[in-house]
Amino acid sequence: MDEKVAAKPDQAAIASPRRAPTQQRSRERVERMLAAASSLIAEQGSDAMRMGEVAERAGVSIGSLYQFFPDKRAIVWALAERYTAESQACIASALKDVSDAEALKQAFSELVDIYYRLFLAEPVMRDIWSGTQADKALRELELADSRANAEFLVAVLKRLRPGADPIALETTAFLVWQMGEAAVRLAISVDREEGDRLVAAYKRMALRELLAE
Amino acid sequence: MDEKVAAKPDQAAIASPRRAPTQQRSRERVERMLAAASSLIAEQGSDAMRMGEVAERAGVSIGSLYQFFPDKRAIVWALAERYTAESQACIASALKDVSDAEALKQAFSELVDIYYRLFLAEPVMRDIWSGTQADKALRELELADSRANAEFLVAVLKRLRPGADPIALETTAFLVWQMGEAAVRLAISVDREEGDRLVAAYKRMALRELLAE
DNA sequence: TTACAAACATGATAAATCCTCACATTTGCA
DNA sequence: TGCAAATGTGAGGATTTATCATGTTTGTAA
Repeated sequence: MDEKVAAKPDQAAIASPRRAPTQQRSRERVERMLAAASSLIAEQGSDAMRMGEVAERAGVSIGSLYQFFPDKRAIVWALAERYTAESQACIASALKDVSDAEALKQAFSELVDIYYRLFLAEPVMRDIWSGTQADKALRELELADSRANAEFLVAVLKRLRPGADPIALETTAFLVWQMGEAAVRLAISVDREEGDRLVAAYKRMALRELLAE
Repeated sequence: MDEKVAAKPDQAAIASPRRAPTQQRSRERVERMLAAASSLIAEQGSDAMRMGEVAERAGVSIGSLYQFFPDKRAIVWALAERYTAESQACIASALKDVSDAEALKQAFSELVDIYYRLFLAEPVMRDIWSGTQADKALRELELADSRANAEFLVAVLKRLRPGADPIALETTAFLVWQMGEAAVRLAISVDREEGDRLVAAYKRMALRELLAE
């Protein structure tokens, strides 16, 4: 009854907990592990994070860490998943009632600002999504997240432009969303002033596209 | 006359050869090392590339590898630098004589296609620029490259829109360029059909912005 | 030609990490 | 109360990067 990594040791794709904590005690310990990892990532980056340090800071043994996480990346992945869940909820509610161009401008602009500020303030998010491209599991999580977010945008666009080709809307929304992530990542990697300009330029560009036709 | 890694052992940023090969023999060996690394990256990705394998495939000892490259990332960096040098030359010549909107449309579209095809065909490029965000030296190289490419675009825009604010043009060009890299990276990570749609959508979006006002 | 310094080459091995595993302890429940 | 399942532990196996003392080759000046 041992759910090993199964058939293909393909690496990279699967990153779910090796074993779900069922007892109260262990659930708390897993929380401590994630908190420890989070603080270490904030301080040094996930690459420099050492499993030994995570265990020590969480007050557990190395073995316990591996009881619940199959490997190091799984810890980062677990943190990433929480962020995506939170942000999806936020985005969904922000776009829920948008039904005209002006409201879209408003809501979109606010969402971008929130995202930008979040990245400026949260070293953990910054670090996690940096590694996105290199780690297959993370890349897939981000793509799935981006598609989900794009769907919210598609719903709005369908209301604003009922006649438009659904596939085109889908493509536009997905692209705009990914561009936004790229724009914010770029913005935080240059100085603040230029970053602000880049984010503003992105907003204009994206809205022009979203409201086009 | 020995350009060591110098002053700050800050890590990450500097990745120049530990020692420049001066003799013919060693220059050839360094080429073999880079070729070996390149083929290994194509096969397995730079993360899975092992220094021992590089040495073996290049027909040199581990020690020789470290004679010319301070660490593993320096090898990847060296390959990346070659690509940027090549592509910059290509871009410069493509944009050199553009002086009206129609020509810009043409040249820009072609450049994006070239870039897209290159990424589809070259696993090494794909892999190298994937790690971009995680590796400080690579990120800086890419930013510098992107700025340089944006400059070519700025030169064109200044011709097309002489009255425009230079800083705004700079921002637009830089953003458009980075969006392009993001768009292509996104396009190659989904199926071909959707990728084509995304690249086409990016072109429209970028050109709309470049020719706006 | 010879001698010598600088460039180059080598690979055993130090050092750093990730992760496993055999065994100990705690918990929930029949 | 007793037992199976869940949980906890940390020494050590395995892998990999990078170093360094030592040996070899090359260019060159006398």
